Amino acid sequence: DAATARIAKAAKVAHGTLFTYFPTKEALFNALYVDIKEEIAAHMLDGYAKKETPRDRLHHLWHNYVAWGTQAQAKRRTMAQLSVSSVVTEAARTSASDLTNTVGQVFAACIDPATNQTPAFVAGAMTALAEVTMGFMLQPGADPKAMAEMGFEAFWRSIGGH
Amino acid sequence: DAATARIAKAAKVAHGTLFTYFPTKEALFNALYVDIKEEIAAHMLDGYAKKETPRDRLHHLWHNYVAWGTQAQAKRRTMAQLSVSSVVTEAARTSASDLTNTVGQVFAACIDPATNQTPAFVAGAMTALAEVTMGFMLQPGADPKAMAEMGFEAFWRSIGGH
Amino acid sequence: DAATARIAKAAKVAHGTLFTYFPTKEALFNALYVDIKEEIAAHMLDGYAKKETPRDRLHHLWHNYVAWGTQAQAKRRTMAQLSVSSVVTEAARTSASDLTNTVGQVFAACIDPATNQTPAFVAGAMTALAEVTMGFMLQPGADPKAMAEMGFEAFWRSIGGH
Amino acid sequence: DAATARIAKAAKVAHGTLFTYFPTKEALFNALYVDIKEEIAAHMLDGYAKKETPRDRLHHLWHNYVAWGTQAQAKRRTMAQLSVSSVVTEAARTSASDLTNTVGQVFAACIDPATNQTPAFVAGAMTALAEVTMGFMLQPGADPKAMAEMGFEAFWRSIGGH
DNA sequence: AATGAATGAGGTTTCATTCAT
DNA sequence: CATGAATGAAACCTCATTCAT
Repeated sequence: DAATARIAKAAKVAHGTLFTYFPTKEALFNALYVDIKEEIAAHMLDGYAKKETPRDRLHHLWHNYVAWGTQAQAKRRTMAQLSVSSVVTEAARTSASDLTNTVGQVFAACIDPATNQTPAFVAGAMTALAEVTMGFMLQPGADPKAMAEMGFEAFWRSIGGH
Repeated sequence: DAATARIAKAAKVAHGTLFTYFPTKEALFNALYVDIKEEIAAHMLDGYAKKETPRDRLHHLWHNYVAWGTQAQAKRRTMAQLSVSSVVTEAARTSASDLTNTVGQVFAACIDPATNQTPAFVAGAMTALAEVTMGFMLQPGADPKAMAEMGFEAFWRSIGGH
Repeated sequence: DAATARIAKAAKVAHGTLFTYFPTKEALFNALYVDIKEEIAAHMLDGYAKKETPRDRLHHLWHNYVAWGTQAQAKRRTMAQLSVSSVVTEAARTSASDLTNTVGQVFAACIDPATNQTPAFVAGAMTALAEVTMGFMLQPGADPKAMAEMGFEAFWRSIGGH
Repeated sequence: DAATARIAKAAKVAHGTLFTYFPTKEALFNALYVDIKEEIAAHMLDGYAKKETPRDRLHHLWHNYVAWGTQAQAKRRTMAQLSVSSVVTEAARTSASDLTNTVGQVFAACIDPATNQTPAFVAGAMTALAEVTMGFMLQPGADPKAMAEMGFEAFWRSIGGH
């Protein structure tokens, strides 16, 4: 349900204008993917202070992430679909910026060597577990705060934290 | 990239024949979703024996799952896209069969009460972590067996196992 | 909205069975056209007695016709569509039976020579005016009996009756 | 026999262009219905002068109508089919313009109170009788002028004229 | 004779993209 | 650079007809 005509309307520009900024729809989607990725990284780092313990640091990232995801549901859904879509290129997927690099460094610094996990795996695990957690946070009758905390504990344990 | 015409061709039936079995493309996708879900449950339970320890049981399910997923990559990809698609109805998502129920019971029986996790969360966490794990298993140069094992350990810890 | 599959279902026969009775859909429609034409003629003549005056005779035909048409609305609608359709052949349109011939003879016998009208024209005029009349008879709030009578008077005058 | 592809071809526009002007085929048919209705009203009123007697006025409308109908046979046929079609909405059927209103006023002004006929009935009767008349006018060997005149006399009598 | 699954041509509609303004 | 009408390929779906049973 993402015809370029509707995208243009939502963006309040003329249909044709889209194509002066993005040569094709695929290019637009790739740009959108990178954009949301940045937005997520920015949100995760918001209010971040280095001095905290590893657990506190990841706790910070986790909560900022699920806070963003449960509020910006449309974007979260878009990201979920783009992530499994074939239109997003490898280049977009591996694109890095200062923000995403910083997030990666936090993961790298918090790894428990005993688990043999890589920063990339930790990042993937966090995104995946957060996604599952958000699904349950948003269910009617759920206690979002408790769910978020429970999800974090699962993530924290999964990467070897005690 | 799933035009009904191409689906029909791949299924070696005439285009119109598709619509004698499924009233709409959406119905076909829902049926496919339920079908793959069944297939996954069947693969997970293959060779399963009750007497094992909880860890052994989940280990069995996990390894059967990633074995299926790394071999049936097209189906795995299809499932990933269907899972985030809006065409799959709530009814299809919550559809249950003997096989899927059995899998759910295994999860329920292996839960650590201290984590407050539900069987549904455990199932979701396993699928999510397995998905991430499979991504790394399939990367060129990776050691799939070691990755699978590492992923399982992460999952096992995430649900409170020691 | 008349797919052969739906026609067969309504007739409570298998879809394919239709084509053992009618070689094509067009043939079926032509047969239906002739059939309804017969049915109309039969209804018009029902209770008909020769001895009446010309006006009484036409009055009889008219009222029997609008009685049929206002009750069998689906058939009336079907006939209206078939009449302007290109699938009904000239042969079907000019097909004659004992019943339709008898109706034609009544018209012929009631013609006012001063008007130069032919029996065919009188028949057409009656059908046309009756159709208009039935439309008004069926409008909510209408007095069907009075409308039918008013319509007959119009028809009777149109063919030169006093 | 009115596929949108053929309509577009006849209109010398691309197939898709049709749908920038009309959201659906039904909308196109409704617009066409209203358009032809207008055209008929315009033709009927062409050369119309108020001062004439009621009979002269109706004579004018009648002859202009059958003149249009016997020349624009395709449109006439289209109108006949649209009139009995279920795709034409009530809104389109009851749509009114200055032209159609004017025609209605002429009918209203020519009504014989003794007949209890309404302007709508008179309009319907005229259209119906004119349709029948045109059928005979166009038959091979017919004298169109005489038929048109004979038809008008029938109509004129039907509404109570002497 | 009756059946209904299978067929594929053809129907309507959507949509990414172009281009004259 | 911005616009939006025009385009036609391609999408989904319908349906009259066939034919093996």
